[in-house]
Amino acid sequence: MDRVWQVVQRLMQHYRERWRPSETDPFKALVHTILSQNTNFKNEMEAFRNLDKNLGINPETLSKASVEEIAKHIRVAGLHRQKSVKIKKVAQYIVKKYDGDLWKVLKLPLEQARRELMSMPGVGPKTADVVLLFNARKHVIPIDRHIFRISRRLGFVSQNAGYEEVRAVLEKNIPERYYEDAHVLLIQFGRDYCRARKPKCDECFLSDLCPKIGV
DNA sequence: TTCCTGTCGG
DNA sequence: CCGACCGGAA
Repeated sequence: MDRVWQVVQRLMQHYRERWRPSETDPFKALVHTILSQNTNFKNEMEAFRNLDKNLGINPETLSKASVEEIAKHIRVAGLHRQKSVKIKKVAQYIVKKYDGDLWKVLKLPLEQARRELMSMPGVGPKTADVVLLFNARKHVIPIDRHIFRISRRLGFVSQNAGYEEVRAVLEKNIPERYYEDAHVLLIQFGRDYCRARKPKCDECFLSDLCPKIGV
């Protein structure tokens, strides 16, 4: 599927700005990603700032905080009852098993680190892969809702393809040094043009590369 | 009503 | 594989 790489190159031309690293603390990145689950970016950021300001975001503090206290501060992000439990549990897990140091997991070989992350409460493949890519700098492409939708519409994968299949196709066709950009830009494209509802196909700069499956 | 950088239990 | 979880925005 060589169209994958054509699409990513086109995205990089269209969105001039390059993605630059931001959050270097892997535990904070993990909390960011848990808060972002099925939630829009704006509300996730607000929830993160609330939690950081009121309690502080580190494994020691959050492992001891009550679920209710955590939930109160992250309410705006939605799914707050589940997410508060996940955050507390994952903090406890990291304190107990890794002495509060997530780097002990991230420096493991990719597959091992991935399995270990996914065994943590609240951490599925998407969340694990985000931390692996942006903090551990491993060669993986996290597949989120937007990327799923885009990969199906553009015919990169079959309509019933699962997480691992989409990831494999993208990783195979995109040079490793562009994994971060590809992840970020595909999501941006999913928000701006290839939206779930009413995609802007008529003004899309990828029309010539798109079979428009299921739109 | 639908959707948002998902995960988990049934 | 499917629905529940949840507040906020369009």
